[in-house]
Amino acid sequence: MRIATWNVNSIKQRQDHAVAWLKERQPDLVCFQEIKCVDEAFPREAFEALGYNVAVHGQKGFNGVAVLSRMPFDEVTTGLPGDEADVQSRFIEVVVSTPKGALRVCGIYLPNGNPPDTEKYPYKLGWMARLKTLIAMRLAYEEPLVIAGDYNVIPAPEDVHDPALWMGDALFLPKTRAAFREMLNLGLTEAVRATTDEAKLYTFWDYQAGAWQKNNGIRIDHLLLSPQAADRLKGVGIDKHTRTWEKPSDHVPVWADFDLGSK
DNA sequence: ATGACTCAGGAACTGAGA
Repeated sequence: MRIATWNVNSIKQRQDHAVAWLKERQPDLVCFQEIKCVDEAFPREAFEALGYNVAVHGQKGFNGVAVLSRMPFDEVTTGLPGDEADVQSRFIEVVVSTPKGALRVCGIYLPNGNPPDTEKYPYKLGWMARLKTLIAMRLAYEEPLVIAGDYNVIPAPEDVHDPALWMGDALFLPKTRAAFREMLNLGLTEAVRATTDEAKLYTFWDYQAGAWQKNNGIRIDHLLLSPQAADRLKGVGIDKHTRTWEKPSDHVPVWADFDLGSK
């Protein structure tokens, strides 16, 4: 069972890349972020033609998340609970059936939070607190659970090319990293760090200033696993090569394999 | 170096991204 996440930075701009990557990597389930379109505009047919079921939670202009799954959806819910006034489309949760039972996946696009001296940063921290509350509830189910997406969190200094340069950034501030640790401390395992201590593993390179050419990247796209998922983790990958494609997303896919039947 | 790039919206630019 292969589960992936990719911030595509507009699904309309990246449809061909998405199709090419799906054919190549063959994930069973993938979470997309920043689809940047309303539900009706999502090119679902292109993915249904590849055998995927499609669940979309979009909005006009920016944000937006979606899940593609080879398994039919037993449940789909959208929107992160805890703030009725939050209209940004950043959360989708699905349940599918595997040969070894139910699998729950949350696809998230966590707020950026910059600049930190504006209302954007408290929104980010509030969103993280709400996510923590949701995760705590879901962990009580004691089932395989994967929370995958663009966290906009650099967990540690080895996950950024120049930590000093990012010290005051909303992605790397102590409060941001503390809130991320709080989620891990509920009992979650971060898939990449469960399998390697290697530094300079990045998932995002800015379009500007030759960041890709200089390998000035950051690692902000993560898969967090419940104990029941972590105990079945078989491997992890970062598809860095997609960043070399023409007109790429600034993020690359991250995926993890689980012993949940099939693949 | 206050830059650099790419997207959506909507018709010249701004806001957002990270």
